[in-house]
Amino acid sequence: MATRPRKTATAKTRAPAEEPRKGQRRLDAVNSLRRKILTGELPPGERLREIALSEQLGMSRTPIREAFQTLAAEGLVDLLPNRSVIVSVPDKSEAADVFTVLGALEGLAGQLACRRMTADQIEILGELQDDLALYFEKRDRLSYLEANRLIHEHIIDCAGSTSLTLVWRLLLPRAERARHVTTLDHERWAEAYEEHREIYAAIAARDEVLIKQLLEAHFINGIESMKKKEAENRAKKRSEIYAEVTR
Amino acid sequence: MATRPRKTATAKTRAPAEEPRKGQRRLDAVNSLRRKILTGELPPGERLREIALSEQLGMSRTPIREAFQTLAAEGLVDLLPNRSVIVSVPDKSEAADVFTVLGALEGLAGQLACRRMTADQIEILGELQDDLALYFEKRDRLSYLEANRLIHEHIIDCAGSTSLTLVWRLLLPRAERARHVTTLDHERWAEAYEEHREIYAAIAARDEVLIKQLLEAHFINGIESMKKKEAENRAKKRSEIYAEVTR
DNA sequence: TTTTTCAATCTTGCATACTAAATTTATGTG
DNA sequence: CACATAAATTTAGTATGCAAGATTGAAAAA
Repeated sequence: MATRPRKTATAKTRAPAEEPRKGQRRLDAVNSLRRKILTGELPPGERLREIALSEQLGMSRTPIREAFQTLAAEGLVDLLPNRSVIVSVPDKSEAADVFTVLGALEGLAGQLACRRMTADQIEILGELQDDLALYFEKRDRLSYLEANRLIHEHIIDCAGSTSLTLVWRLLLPRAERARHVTTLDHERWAEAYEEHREIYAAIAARDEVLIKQLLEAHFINGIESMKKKEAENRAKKRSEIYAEVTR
Repeated sequence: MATRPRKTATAKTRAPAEEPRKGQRRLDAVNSLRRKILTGELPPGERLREIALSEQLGMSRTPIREAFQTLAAEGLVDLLPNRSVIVSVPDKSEAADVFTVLGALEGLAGQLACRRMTADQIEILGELQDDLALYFEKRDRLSYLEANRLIHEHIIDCAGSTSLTLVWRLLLPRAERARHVTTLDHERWAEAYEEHREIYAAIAARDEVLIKQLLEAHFINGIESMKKKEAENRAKKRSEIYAEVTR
């Protein structure tokens, strides 16, 4: 909600949760459970028993139950009355689904950002874009993805819309879970990087029509790439089964 | 004090129908608090003291604290560590803000619905549209608004996107709070009704380009009308002050 | 054997108890 | 009187206790 008045670049987006708070076990529970769900350590359909979790996380059931409410709002777990909370089962098309919505949201964000972002914010975006370039050159995939996330977060930030930020943040965990399935191949990586260069250029020029097109296309292209990859995997699996049978 | 009361002894004496609701006090708390916030009974900035609320709602602090997590996800309250939960203060531009985001979401929803909705779903939309027409003719504003909400909900439904449904539902309470400020004048009402006729025609024809334009415009027009109204109110207030001074 | 019943057990939902942090009030100091 | 400081009070955060609903599994019936 607070639009940052100073150029606190990337640090601010990561800093607040870093130190080990003694209080706020509820937040520990939220973060811990969310991570476990996103990494698949807690697989879809898993029953989350409060007592077991409380022993595992070293706290009582109370903060865990409160964490469940947050995770339920994010759509990561389902709450059934008098029954154990379960990790929600992502639809098989969830990845495409969540990226489609994110595309629409970021398209709007880009549009708003073009109208509202300050010179400082454009400068920060430039720095983030430089980071992205660096990591792409070095083929540092993990750092690249982190820089990528920061850029998208920054654009949302620059849009200066409370509601947009609210729903974007809510959707992010689902996107992370969806992304977990996807493996970026180099072809798509290069393509996406090129798209990011165009996105930066458009936003720096405050071309709100172009930025919307570019951002929406950025996500659609990602989805298409995922689908292609998926089709390839299915084909590969089929041929493996065939090889097995005819061996 | 008996620690082990018999189960069956007094059970018959209570009529099952008159019991308000035994389980799920948490949901009662969520609904009750949300309604109070939306109606302004709990004004923005109000401190929500757990003990006071628990007495007021006839339950302990536990379900209320759990409800806070849900309301926080909806952006209706802010959680500050070791400090009272407060009703979030809507930005003065929150109404425009939330409708802007809803416009983008429903634009996408319309697009997806054009591709995916079944003949049955189109038929239902037609019935809802008929209701809307009826209430418009009768100038029944409250029923009209309800029918209006059902139509938008149905379109979201027809899009068949889990993520879209998730974020749309999350945003609804904020939209309701924003709408609380707005008073639909007759000019805008007629205009909006006409837009709904076009929206229905476009979706029935599965024209996904048109439907997106119409839905986005529908929200933008609503925002413009709100802004105009607001400007008028400000002008009126100014002239009242002037009248006061010169009296 | 398979199916049904029912009681023992487990798990959730809520209330209450306790601890620690924040706020308020009282007190001291210049 | 203004201001700082400490004690008292209030309030949030967490743990624990208990009853009601769900689950399980063994015995009884088919």
